[in-house]
Order: sequence, then structure tokens, then C-alpha cells
Amino acid sequence: MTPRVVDPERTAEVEGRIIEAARDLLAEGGLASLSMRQVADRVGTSATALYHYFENKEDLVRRVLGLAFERFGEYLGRAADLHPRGSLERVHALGEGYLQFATENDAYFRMLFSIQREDPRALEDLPEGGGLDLLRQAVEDAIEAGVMRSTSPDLVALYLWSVAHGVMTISLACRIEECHEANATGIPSTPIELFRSFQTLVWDGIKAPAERSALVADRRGVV
Amino acid sequence: MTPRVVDPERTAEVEGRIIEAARDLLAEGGLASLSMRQVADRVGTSATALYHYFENKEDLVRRVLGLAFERFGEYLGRAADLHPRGSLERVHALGEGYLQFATENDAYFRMLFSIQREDPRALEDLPEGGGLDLLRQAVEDAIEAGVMRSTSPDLVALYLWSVAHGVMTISLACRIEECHEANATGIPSTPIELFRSFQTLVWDGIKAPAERSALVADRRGVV
DNA sequence: TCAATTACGTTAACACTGTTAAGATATGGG
DNA sequence: CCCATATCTTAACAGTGTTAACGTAATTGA
Repeated sequence: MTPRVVDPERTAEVEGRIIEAARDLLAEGGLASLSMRQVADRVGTSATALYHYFENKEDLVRRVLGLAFERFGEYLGRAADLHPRGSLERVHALGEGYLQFATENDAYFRMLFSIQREDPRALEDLPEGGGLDLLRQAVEDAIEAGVMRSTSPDLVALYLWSVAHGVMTISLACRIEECHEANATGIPSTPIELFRSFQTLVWDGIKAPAERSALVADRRGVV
Repeated sequence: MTPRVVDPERTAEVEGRIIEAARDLLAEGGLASLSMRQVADRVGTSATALYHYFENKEDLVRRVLGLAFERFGEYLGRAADLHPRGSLERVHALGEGYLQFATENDAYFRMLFSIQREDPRALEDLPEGGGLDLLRQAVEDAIEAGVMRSTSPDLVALYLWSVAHGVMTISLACRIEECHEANATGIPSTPIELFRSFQTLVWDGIKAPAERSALVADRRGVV
């Protein structure tokens, strides 16, 4: 009753070749050049054949995103392994790994954290919470080790992610290196260097030491 | 020799109607529904007629971005006017104004700070440096008033922008409110509230007070 | 006044895009 | 064997940005 039974191996192999072709196109020419017909050309089939393996383009893109998250996880993992648990360096390295991944995998990053998509993805659906888990754990370890202020690890992780992500996305959207003020004051041009020069602010805070405790009380009243 | 001489007034009026139609389409259905033909339908002409007023779609979009930056500037200006120069509140209000603009002008924000575009815009070309000028000045005033640590105002402004921008873009790309850890630990769901809960970290820093000065020295050696 | 030049707008068309429908081919199980 | 079905093809549709060719109206110099 079920002739030409599906061969899961072969299907997976073909799917893999399609995904890799899409991945290559994405890396070469960005999202703009990732079209069903171009992918099909690379694979050597017609565009409509792809619809036997993927529901639609969004489905195919989702699979490519799988590869992207895989590499993303590798970067973060390598960065974390550089320093022992509980160290501030480990937390900081995760930030650097984040920016390194974004820099060396431009098309992946743009795709992963695109703002254009109408339906944002849930963090839970992402592998390892989109890398947030690793950061959260590193923060928690650092807090337990006593080298970080004892606050909510979730909040701190989200904050650090925001800084790294903000630096990267601003750099991708604007050319801050052409800002004359930035040039005059020696603001670094690459996202990673910019992120590094933020570190003092991140770790120490930007408020004048003399005003610290008093103004915290003020702010609570205002906000 | 030059018959049917162009009427600058009329031309500007028609251009204005086209831009407004494009702006409305953008606000209603996002960038996806901003097509030359749909814009032309709203204006009541054919799509090709638009090419008499704009070089191409990118050109038209650029003009719509002008409106977006205009409103962006209004938000930041209103936010700054809430508090006197030299106050920390003024700096903080600019951050809130940033997120308020992004929240209330979703399509504008997505377009202004899209990551997909291949050629990032220079900060210098943006009106008021993309809002950075206002922030920079507020920081400089606060430093002179003695309520902020005396560092490079440019660096601090860029840092604060990164935090606000990071919070917003992460919120637009991911649904952090569906993260069970976030829910369990009471992480706020809206970008503005999340930004507010970062304030303590932003102002005070996240390092354990006891380790502060010693680890700063350490970090310099590491980084 | 006449003719020429030019702004403005039209329709047709091209090369793309994602996607569906219909048909061809081959293959394996009853 | 035969038929159901997996796989793949071509054709087609609706949409996109954009260019070409054309028509019309208006103004200005002669």
C-alpha cells in the first residue's frame, strides 16, 4: 500500500544539501540572495522540488537558523571555557564571544536577531535559551563566589546581554566610526573594542562615587 | 525653451502626499506592505508615476525615514525637557524617551535601526547625530555638575545608548516574557520596565563593593 | 499665433520573487 | 502484475521593483 517507501537517510541527506546551499547563499549575499530558485539552482533541482522537503521558505530559513544557533553555541561555549566558573573573566569572555560570533558570522547574526520579523521567537524555544542560559549560570556562579553583587542573576544576565547586543546592533545599523566626535575623542570603531571600553562603566557604574548612595535614594523616588 | 516649467510648490505637495501614503502603509502593515504599487494606489496614480518624484524605492524610503527621525527627535526633546540640565534625571529620561519612541512607533523604529541594510548610515548624516548629540550633551552637563563620574561623555553616551537600544532590539527579536526563568524571577516583560530595572545596575555597577578597586586592576591586566 | 520643448502620466513589459496546480516518471508492496 | 505514491518537472499566478515607449498638456521663444 505504501510503495516507494520514504528513505529517511536519503531524505535527510537531501534536506542537508538544501540547507547547506541556503546557508552558503546567505553567507555570500545576505538574506536578499536567499531565494528558493537560487537555492534550487545550487542543489541542481527546480525550485518547486524544495517544497517536498520544506513547507515553505520560512520553514527552510528556520532550519538554516538551526545551524546558526549551533555555531553561536560553539562560540559561547569556547569563550566560557577560557576561564573558571565563578570568575568575572568568564562573564566578560561570554560578552566577547558574543561579539566575536556576530563579527565573524555577519549574515547569521543579522538573521538570528532580525528586527523585521513580525513574530518574535520565544526564548524558550531557542537552544540553550539563545545563549542566555550560559551567561546566567556564569553570573550566578560569580555571585556565589562573591565577586559580583548579589542581585538577580537573570536580571544581570539580561543586562549584560543588552549591552553586548546593543553595541553590536548599533554598529551594524550605523557607522559610528565616521562620527567626528567619536574620532576626536578616540572612541574605538570596531564593536569588540567599543564593548571593551564599556567594561569600566559596566563594572563600576557611571555615577560619581561621592553621590552614590544619596542619589540612589533620589532615583527610587523619581522612577 | 523651457515650457511647462516645474512648479516647486506643486511638486513638493505631490511628494508630500506620496511620502505620507508610504508612511501610512508602513505604520499599518510594516515594511512588507510598503510597495510602490500600493503607495501609488493610495495616491491615485500609477506606480511608475512615482519615479518622476523619487529615483527609486530606496529614495522614497529615505524620505519616510526623514519623518521618522523628526518624530524621534520630538520624543527625545520632550524627554530631555522634563528635567533640568546637569541632572541625572535628564540623562535617564532620555533613555526612557528612546524606549517610548520605539514602543509607540514600532514600524519607524524597526526601519530606522534595521540590521538588514547592507550599507549602514553614517551617524553624521543623521539629524542630531541620531539623537546621540542630545544624550551626549546631557551627560556632559551632568559630569560638569558633578553628579556623574568624569569620563569621556562620548563613551558614556554611547554606552547608555547601547543599553537602551539593546533592551529594545532584544525585546523586538525575542519574547523574553515567555522565558519561565524570567517569569519565575519577576523579570518585567515590557522593554521600558526592563530598562528601568536595569537602572540600578547601570548607575551603580554590578561588581561586589568589596572587590571593586582590586578587580579593576586585575581586569586591566586581563583585557 | 505657431511650433517646439518638456513635465507629467499612462500602459506594457522584463526580470525577479514565493507558491500552487497539474502532469510525468519511477519504484516498491499487495 | 499493477497501482499507489514519492519525487520531480513545467506552467502558471500574483506579487515585487524598474525601464521603455508613448501620449497629453502646457508654456515659452520665435
